[in-house]
Amino acid sequence: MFNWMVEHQSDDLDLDAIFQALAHPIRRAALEQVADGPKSVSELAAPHDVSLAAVSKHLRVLEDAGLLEVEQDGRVRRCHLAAAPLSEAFGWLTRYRVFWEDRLDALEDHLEEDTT
Amino acid sequence: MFNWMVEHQSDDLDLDAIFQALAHPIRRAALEQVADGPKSVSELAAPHDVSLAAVSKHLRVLEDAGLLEVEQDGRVRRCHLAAAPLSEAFGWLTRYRVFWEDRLDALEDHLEEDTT
DNA sequence: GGTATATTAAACACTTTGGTTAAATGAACT
DNA sequence: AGTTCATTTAACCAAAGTGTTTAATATACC
Repeated sequence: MFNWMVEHQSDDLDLDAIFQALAHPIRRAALEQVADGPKSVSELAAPHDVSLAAVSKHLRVLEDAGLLEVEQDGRVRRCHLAAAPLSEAFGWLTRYRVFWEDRLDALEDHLEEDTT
Repeated sequence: MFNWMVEHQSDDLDLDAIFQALAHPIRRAALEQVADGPKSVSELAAPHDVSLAAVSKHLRVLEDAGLLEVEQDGRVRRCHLAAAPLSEAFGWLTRYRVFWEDRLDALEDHLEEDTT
């Protein structure tokens, strides 16, 4: 438990893939889109000004990082969010909490307002 | 305030650079090292099995992402952590909080134990 | 069966990344 | 002034990333 708070063993590969996956706007957008509910590849591609094939590749990157789960539904692929790996990234960032403590505190207050 | 919680305007470039910077183990290690106090380039390079020039480039990536601040001190460059941009990444990830809520709650409990 | 639709695969071009070694810069020491 | 130390720059290379266009594949519809 909290193995991502403990000294880094070899979550390194995961973190590499996760952060790498997050480092492209189309991929972050795709995550935001599926956070709103499952989406087909075409739906995910629609807002972006690149080819369908390009988006397909981005989705593969997300899938490989474990952030996207894909379910075949007829000829459509339903993509849904698998956010668990994000908590690893979140956990890594939390190490640096102390360096922006005030900001984070404000965030938590804000979230509490939202969720209570 | 909370402009990283609001609809994305053009933090995109920042987030690209920040997540990209975090996507390499040497760079994450460097951040961990400077979190412990300022370090020279040589000190940061020491634990890693690559050339000094390679580490120098990694540090440049961190600097460009705003995660590292460098101060010239004689012939030594003192690198210290500038974690503020990490809070942007943190904030982006927080959008997905709901998808791993239980884990995050456990984390917060853990942190409270630590900091009180 | 034949055709449209959804998606991926293949082949290609181009850029970026991450590494190397060797030379350059610039401060510090004697 | 000359040398040593800390670091970056330059030139180079292989591999990975991001995009394209044109197949191919597989399901759905008539």
